[in-house]
Amino acid sequence: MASSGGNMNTFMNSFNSNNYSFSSSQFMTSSFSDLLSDNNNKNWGFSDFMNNSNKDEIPKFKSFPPSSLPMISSSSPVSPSSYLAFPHSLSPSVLLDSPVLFNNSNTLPSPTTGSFGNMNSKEDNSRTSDFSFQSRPATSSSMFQSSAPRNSLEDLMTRQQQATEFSTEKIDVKSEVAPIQSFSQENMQNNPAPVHYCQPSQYVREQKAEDGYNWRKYGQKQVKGSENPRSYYKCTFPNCPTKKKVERNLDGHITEIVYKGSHNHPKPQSTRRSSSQSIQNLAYSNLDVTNQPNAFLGNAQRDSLAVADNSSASFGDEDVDQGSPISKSGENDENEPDAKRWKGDNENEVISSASRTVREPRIVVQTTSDIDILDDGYRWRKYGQKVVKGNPNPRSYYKCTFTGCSVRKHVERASHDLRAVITTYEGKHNHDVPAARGSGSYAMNKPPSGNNNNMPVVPRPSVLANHSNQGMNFNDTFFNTTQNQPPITLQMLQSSGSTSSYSGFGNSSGSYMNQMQPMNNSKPNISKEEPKDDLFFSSFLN
DNA sequence: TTGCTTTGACCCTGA
DNA sequence: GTCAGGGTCAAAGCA
Repeated sequence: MASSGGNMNTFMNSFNSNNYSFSSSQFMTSSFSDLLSDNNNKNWGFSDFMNNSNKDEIPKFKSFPPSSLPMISSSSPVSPSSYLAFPHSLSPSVLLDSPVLFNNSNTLPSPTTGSFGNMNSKEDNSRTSDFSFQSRPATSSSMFQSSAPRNSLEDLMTRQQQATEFSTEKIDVKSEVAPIQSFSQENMQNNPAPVHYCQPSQYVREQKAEDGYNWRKYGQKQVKGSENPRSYYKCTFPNCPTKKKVERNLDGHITEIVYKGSHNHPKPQSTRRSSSQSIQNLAYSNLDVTNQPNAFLGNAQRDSLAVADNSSASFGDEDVDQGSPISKSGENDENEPDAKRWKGDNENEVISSASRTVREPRIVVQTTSDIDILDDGYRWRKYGQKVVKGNPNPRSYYKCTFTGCSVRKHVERASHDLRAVITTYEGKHNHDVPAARGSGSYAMNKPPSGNNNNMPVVPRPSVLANHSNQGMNFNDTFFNTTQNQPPITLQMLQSSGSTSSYSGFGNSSGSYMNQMQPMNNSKPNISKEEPKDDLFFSSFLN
């Protein structure tokens, strides 16, 4: 991803240099274009967030539907997994270039079309342009390939303005990152349908060409509840499990793109490789950032960042490792019926859009399966979900996928504070942490002494107020609850007084890190007492 | 000939 | 067990 010119340090420094401080809530609850356009609010900080949180006014992110949970309604409380977190194999720098991370992806090319977002000068569009892309393949790449590093807001703004000039179509990215999706929905409601200048077939080919991958259409269906036909595409690369489904309106205008799985191969060589590929590589790959601590993932949030979920390979040539455990996981996934995988736990793809005459296209990157290789290094399979009494937020139930291992965990959002994610483990792993793909990154999760069988018994209700759920909260992604590492509780956060012990971003994020403290301190000390509900658990089994 | 799209039938899953 | 719906297959056609 370095080719895209962005890295965390650079990016964060640029913000610091402009006296910007990150509010994680703002970062995700407002599109990046919001941030950029809001010149009157340059002092973004947690104070803002906290002020907002203390008000009756519900922050935007609260309306974000769960990412990996069925989207009940747009007003449904966020699921713990709906928040953006970094996959263990995804670096912040990667995310900074990611259309998934950047709400305002206007400056970024579409992972599908490689085109750029519309930095529409209109306020509405600017507010709703997160993860939208413009279909302007011919010019997008050159824009994105600007040699100038994207290390300043001015630069970003400039690029957005440039993007506006080339905007012809807007494509919202629907991803498992719930906030994104929610924004997209909001966008579609607020924005008129983009004009589509291409004939359908032309557009398809163009799109295929622009995302760099080769797709073969293998089906088309008229789905119920929508007048728009849905087309199914497979990546033509041998054994590549990646699929996508594209929904178009009667005019041939793409209204929704749903990606499923990740490419297990580098992008096919192209003579006009555009920089957009760097974005797409992010969107479809597990970029090898194995040096990142595993705790980099937010708890139960990795599944919200579907782009890296079951990717079986990263796109750096040296990163392709299909023989890795994760890759095999993906292979196993392939053995599952496609329909099942396609559905997975991403029923949030069912968006209330059928009533719209014209929808803005959405791009949904989905996991290959509901097997989670997420926050704590173990692989989890979601086996149930339930709204438990006393908490309107659905609780995601996960079971360790290791044969014979009965460890379960569930994740839910605190009823009193949607920003707080409660993860509760039950049981003890009878196996080691699965090795990370090709790098042993999971080893970082392992206790120094090795086998976690030597670890204390796991039932370890852990509490995590994970603000990263609201967005790009780099710090919180470190504050992950794992079973191999003592869970980072709010108490710990509060008592730490410093984030130095989780220093991953401490240096680079500057003021942002400092701003963390008020938030942490403000968080209630959530304790989760997990009732032994064996009957309920068993109800999910078999 | 090759690669892709089209399209009806079939399969799978969940209600 | 039945049915509905979504997803996939595969033959046919097209460029």
